[in-house]
Amino acid sequence: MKDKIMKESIDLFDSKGFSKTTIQDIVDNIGVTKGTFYYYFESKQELLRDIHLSFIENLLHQQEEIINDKNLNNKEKLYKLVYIIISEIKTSGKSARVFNREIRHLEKDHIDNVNSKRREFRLNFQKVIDEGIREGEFRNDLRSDIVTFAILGMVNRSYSWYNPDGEMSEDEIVNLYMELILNGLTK
Amino acid sequence: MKDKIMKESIDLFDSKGFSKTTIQDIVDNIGVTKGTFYYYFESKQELLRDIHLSFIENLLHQQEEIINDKNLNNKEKLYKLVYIIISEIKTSGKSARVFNREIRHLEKDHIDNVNSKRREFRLNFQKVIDEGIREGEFRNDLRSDIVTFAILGMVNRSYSWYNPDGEMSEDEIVNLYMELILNGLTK
Amino acid sequence: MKDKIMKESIDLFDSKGFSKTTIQDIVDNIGVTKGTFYYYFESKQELLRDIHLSFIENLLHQQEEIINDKNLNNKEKLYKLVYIIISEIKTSGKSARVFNREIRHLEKDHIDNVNSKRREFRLNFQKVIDEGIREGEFRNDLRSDIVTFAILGMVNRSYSWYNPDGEMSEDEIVNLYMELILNGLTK
Amino acid sequence: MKDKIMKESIDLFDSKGFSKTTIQDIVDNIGVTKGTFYYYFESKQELLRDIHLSFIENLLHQQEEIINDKNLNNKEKLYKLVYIIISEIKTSGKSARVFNREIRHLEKDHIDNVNSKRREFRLNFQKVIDEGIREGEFRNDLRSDIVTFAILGMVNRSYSWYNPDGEMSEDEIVNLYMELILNGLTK
DNA sequence: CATGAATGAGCATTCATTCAT
DNA sequence: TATGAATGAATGCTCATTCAT
Repeated sequence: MKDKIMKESIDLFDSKGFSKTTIQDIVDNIGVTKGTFYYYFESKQELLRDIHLSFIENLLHQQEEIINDKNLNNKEKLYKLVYIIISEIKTSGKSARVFNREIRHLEKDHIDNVNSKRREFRLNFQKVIDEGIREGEFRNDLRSDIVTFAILGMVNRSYSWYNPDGEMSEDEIVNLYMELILNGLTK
Repeated sequence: MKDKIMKESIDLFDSKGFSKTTIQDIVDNIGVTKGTFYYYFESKQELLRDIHLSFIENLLHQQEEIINDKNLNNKEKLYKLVYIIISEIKTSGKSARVFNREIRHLEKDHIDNVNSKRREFRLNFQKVIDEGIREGEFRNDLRSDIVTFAILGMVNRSYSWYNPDGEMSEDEIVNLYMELILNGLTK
Repeated sequence: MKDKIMKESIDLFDSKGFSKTTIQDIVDNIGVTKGTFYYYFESKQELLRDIHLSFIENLLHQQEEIINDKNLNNKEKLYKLVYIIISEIKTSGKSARVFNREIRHLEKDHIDNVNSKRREFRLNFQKVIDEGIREGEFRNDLRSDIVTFAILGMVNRSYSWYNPDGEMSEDEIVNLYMELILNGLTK
Repeated sequence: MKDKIMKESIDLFDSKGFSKTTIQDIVDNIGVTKGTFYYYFESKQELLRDIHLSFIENLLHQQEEIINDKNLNNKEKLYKLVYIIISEIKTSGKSARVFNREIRHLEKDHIDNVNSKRREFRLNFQKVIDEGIREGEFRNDLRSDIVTFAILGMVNRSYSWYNPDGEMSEDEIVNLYMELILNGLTK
């Protein structure tokens, strides 16, 4: 039931937004009553936090595997890090959109854990950049923190326009991003 | 008074978010009453739309000047297009954040004009990329529409972390972005 | 201007009802501003009272002429009394509807005069019935007060269905009413 | 609780009128909170519609029994049809007043069903008149639709002056009405 | 005469949350 | 586990009215 509620909530948060979605909406779509919701969640905030945590924790697990893979150089790691974001958008577009859009509606008491994991996700990214600079794979004249913000901004934002059922496959998207990131636009 | 209300609203939408900001909050901070608000705006939605329109129209005007400047090649134009976004974040960070975050709270009846102008803004960007490809300034093996989404995602997102009072100037940011966009990360 | 306001108000009260009609509606339709309204009327209540007074006073004047006409017997007077009501509905249907419908929205401070004139109107009617009974024109086994209520209920209510542009003329309506009132339905 | 709310609302709509009665008034008089009201009714409009429906449906049921009674001729039916209106005013005067006065406050989305039933009520009335004409009980030189409007106007309007605790019983009222309707005022 | 800005009290409605059963 | 009735605080919005100009 808890999963059912989360799944339905993601659907509704995606289509109507967090603040326009009522607990009533959620339970109506499942066919239960509000009491049931409050048996599984203490509050709407807790639900939103759980959705965020579940999403970011999944990403972190995938990240870890890549980062710890000794067979990959940093360019390859970077490729794979980008890949998991796009892949997640493809397979769980709704979750990805909720994750990216509704973060602001998480309030004080429920945001700490989420924020620290988002931060961790970003720093993992940056670590690969730093490592690549040290290894001579990447140029060393650009601040890695800003580069990380730049790449994440670019890639994450795909949730807003990328249509998995459209003409571009996830591979094509990732390849284009990597070309741009690694070699730039100049002819 | 209308301007005063808009200014105060932007402040509050930035700090508390659109849905958590009440009309009462807004007028209390100005020292007038709710009636006054509704004398100048028909609804909270209209206010949000006006904020969006005012922001995007300003950007469009700046874009036009750059695009029509015959003395600039496309690399230079691209540079300047990126610059106005960062510059706007620096001088009107609150507006920029509201513009980027609260778009989802604009509902059916008030979104049309805003959406078409946002689209126009993006297509102007793409036009420069296309032109640069045609002129041989940019490589021709990357889809310009996706490249545009990529660059805009990267640059726009700066609102979320760029602190104008911090150690990096807007020039430095833009230069870093342009290096990455034009030449890439590879050593 | 005062007349213009009253005329427009009657239109709006007729179509939207008193409580749903705002002062703004009224002045918008005339092309002036609210200040103008309050220059001519102290309040919405006063406006409503003036509309009522003007309507009932007009009826009372017509009544008087008939009642004082020494050439008419009481059947003829009754006929004419009914006639003026229908005639008023025909020529000033909107006023008649407002007069009959919105009386309840007249509050304490503005109702006295109106009520006493409505009462006078009814009692004038009853006087003719009484006189007719005394003169032997009408049967004497029916209470004249209730008969008056009955006739007035029947005739006044015409405002709700009588369409002056329809197939029945006012004469035909009045004749039918008088037949019913005087001779009844029995074959 | 729903019944309690309806009952209290009828009281208040009768004494203060629909538009002057607030939801707060209603719930205060019952000793619950506004939330409770909206648990049972979607809107003030829905409440008003339910009040109307409940009143008219009750009348329709009573009508049906009379109309289908094969032991009654049309004069007798007419008598009984008038009787139920007066009887309803006597036992449920408040409902009757609300029903007759506040119909105009029912708006578009909530009026359809009510209007069609009011119409049905009137047409049932007319059917008896028509039948009586065909059977030779009533004269055939008066339009039955107008006669119906006339009788209903006369009888319904009793809500505005008939005091059930006064000197006249409902039988006396109905008898007077029937005398007038059937035999007229002429001596 | 007329305007337009401002008021303030009020109102219907919403909705997350509680809790006895 | 789940329900359904009830809460209460909040919220966007309305509108008759005032008043300085």
